[in-house]
Amino acid sequence: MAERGRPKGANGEESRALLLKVAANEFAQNGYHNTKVSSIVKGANLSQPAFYLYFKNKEAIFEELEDLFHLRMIEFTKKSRLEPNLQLSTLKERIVYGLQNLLEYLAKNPDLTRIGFYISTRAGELKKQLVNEIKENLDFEVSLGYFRKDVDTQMVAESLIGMIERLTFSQLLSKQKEPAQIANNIVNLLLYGILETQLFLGDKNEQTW
Amino acid sequence: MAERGRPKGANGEESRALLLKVAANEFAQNGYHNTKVSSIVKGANLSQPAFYLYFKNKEAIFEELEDLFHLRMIEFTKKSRLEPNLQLSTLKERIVYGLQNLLEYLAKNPDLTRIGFYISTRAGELKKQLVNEIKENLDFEVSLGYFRKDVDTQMVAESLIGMIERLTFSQLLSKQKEPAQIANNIVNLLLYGILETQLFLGDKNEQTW
Amino acid sequence: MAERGRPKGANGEESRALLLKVAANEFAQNGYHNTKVSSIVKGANLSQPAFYLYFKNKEAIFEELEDLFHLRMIEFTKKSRLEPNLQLSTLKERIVYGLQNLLEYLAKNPDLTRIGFYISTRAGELKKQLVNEIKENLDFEVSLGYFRKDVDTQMVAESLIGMIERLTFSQLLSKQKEPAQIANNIVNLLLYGILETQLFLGDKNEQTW
Amino acid sequence: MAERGRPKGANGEESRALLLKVAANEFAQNGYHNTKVSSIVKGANLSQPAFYLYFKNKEAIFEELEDLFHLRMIEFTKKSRLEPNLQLSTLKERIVYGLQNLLEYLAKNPDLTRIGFYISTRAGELKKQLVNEIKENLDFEVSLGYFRKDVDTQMVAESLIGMIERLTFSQLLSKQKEPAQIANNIVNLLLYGILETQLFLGDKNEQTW
DNA sequence: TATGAATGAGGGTTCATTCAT
DNA sequence: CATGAATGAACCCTCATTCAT
Repeated sequence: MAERGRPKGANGEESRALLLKVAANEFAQNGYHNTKVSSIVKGANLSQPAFYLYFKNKEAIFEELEDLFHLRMIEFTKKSRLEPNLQLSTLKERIVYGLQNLLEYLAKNPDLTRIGFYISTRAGELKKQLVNEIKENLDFEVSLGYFRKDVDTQMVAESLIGMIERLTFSQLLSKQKEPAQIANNIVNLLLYGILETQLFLGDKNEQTW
Repeated sequence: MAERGRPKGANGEESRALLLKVAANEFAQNGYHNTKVSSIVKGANLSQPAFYLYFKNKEAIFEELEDLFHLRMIEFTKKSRLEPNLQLSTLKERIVYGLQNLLEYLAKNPDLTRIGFYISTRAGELKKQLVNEIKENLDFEVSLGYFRKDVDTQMVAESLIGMIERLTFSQLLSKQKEPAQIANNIVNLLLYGILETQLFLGDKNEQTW
Repeated sequence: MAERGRPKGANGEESRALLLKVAANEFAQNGYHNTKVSSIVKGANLSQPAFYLYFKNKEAIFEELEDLFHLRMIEFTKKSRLEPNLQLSTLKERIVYGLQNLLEYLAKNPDLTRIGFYISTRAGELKKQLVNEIKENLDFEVSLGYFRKDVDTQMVAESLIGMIERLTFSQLLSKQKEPAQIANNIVNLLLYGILETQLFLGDKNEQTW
Repeated sequence: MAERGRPKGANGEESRALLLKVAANEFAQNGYHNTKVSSIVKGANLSQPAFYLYFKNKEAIFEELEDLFHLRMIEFTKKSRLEPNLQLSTLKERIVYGLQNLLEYLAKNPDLTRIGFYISTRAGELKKQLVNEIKENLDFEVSLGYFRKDVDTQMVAESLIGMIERLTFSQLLSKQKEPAQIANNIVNLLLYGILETQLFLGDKNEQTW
């Protein structure tokens, strides 16, 4: 075992990882400015100078957490692009699947999620990137005939991110709903809308996006 | 003009209002902690003690801004409940109208918006209230036969707030789109979804929310 | 009447007197540093600049109160010197009388008393003066044969002041005892001591001051 | 010496003790409000933040000094209760002894004394406690037959504290008299009073406390 | 790898006092 | 006689960061 006979934290990697974990929690709970280096090290049972052994400064540890989340999010988004020749039934399934995967990651990493989506100053930048990625996916998918050609894919992408963000905090992180449920709800809403079908059928020709 | 030749603070109300305005801008730009009382008063051409003539402390001025936004948002939400006996055409128009009004307020008050939606620690609380209000509206509107009975109104309300929030920052405040456009887009997405109609018609019976 | 039809405080003397009264109370209650000019004027229903119409600054109003007390104390002390050819019975009565007068003044002016005895930085100086005055009285009175020649009049004077000061706060201002009672007690103690007479009689020759 | 060549604060306990010492001096000299944390740390050759390493705030260091004095005073008072079966000669000796001990402590700790007796807002409270303690002692001692049964022990206790307080400042701390002298004087005054014996003998039956 | 001790820099707040009317 | 509005000057305190060991 790593800690056999060693003074506490004698393994640098462990101390570093611990600091990251504690920091993530503190940042997520209290925000950047209300998280003090002193409280991070206290949570990790280390002294303040030890902190600077592993991180250049407070900003650096925060950025490391930001980046971690950032990269994962981009990955998930890239993997969500739909393949050609899907049936409608599998289509929806496929979309839900990608979204559910993402939400499961978020649910498993609530601190990172809060940091990356809410607290980071670069949250806006991240969301913009995700939106771009999704928009490109959508454009491609529209060209595959999955979605209407008259939708503004940019707007849809933004909307999707907005929904994910909101539902993540209100339903997912608060454990009110499961990833699967949320994914399903989002997809249904996005695909079909909420209009009463009767009305819809009578009106369908009039809409212009 | 009233203040021509007047010593800079001869009218207390003006000084107060100016401080509020400058503070809103600073908070919106730099967040709560990076906004210093010293920079607020500098922006208002006043000395630091003058600040404390009008506000108990830094927190108080921030809360005043929060509350301002808070109240307006609740108002807008309450006014958006749909009346009975609307035609489909007017129905959509009516929804867009309410949303557009809201977005126009946000566009005219970008600082307040950024504070109330992003920066305030109470942003989460506000959004929760808005969601509740909207959910109740939706429940009522579903009972009027406007929307499908099988939608989870809570989720729709959350989604709507998420979309508004996101589009406000990425499209509205950055002046990439007009309130009217954004309102239209949101409503279309929400009412009809994005699914290619062909597919939809063939599939409509299978969906389960 | 002074205030008939006049705007509040239109009479400068009244405003001044009111400020003094309020200030005395605040200083007595809270000390010098915890008494703010702002709270004095608030108590007198005046504005801050008005304060400076009547007093050079915060120190000045405090000194005025100090001086008032100072002068009265000196007066009382001077008047307490005993006349020659008193009988023992009248002697004690006479001493009690002077002391009681003083205590009655203190009881009637609790704020001033607290300020002059406790709060004033010049309290030490005042007490020293009182002690000197009393010591001279005692020297004279010893020469009249009223008191033992072997007493250290300086020490007795100091002791007397200490007793007065202490009993004033603990018994007089807290209204636990009347001036007359306190005066009597002090005088008895000072004149006769507390030793059990039996012991005293057997021992009287041994004492050396 | 332990600190030769050592960086100035290598030993935290030393820094803390130094701060306490300097603070005691400053508080005693200038009072609470006129003592700035900045001047305390300057006197200890430390930076301001170092102060907060050892004390929660300015109030805390002051309270620590208050408490120190408080406890010692209570101790001395408790130890001064007279044992049964003392001869008159030893009785007086014994009283003087207790008092002298106390005064010697005060003389050796002039700063603490000034703080605890004069400057502390809790000085009144402390004196009240001391008085109570002494009164109980006196009641007991009266029951042992040492003192007259007709004395008001409360008043005597108050008087004793007043005398001690006064003589401490005017004679002891200013080094005009030694603890022994002062103790003797107080005890003589308290036991025998100052009345000329001739008069006293002729009058003794008339007095009523 | 680790820390006890210390600090530079800066921020929020208060208060006595004054200006202009 | 009176004040609404404003400020200079300080002071307490916090925090990220570093030195010396």
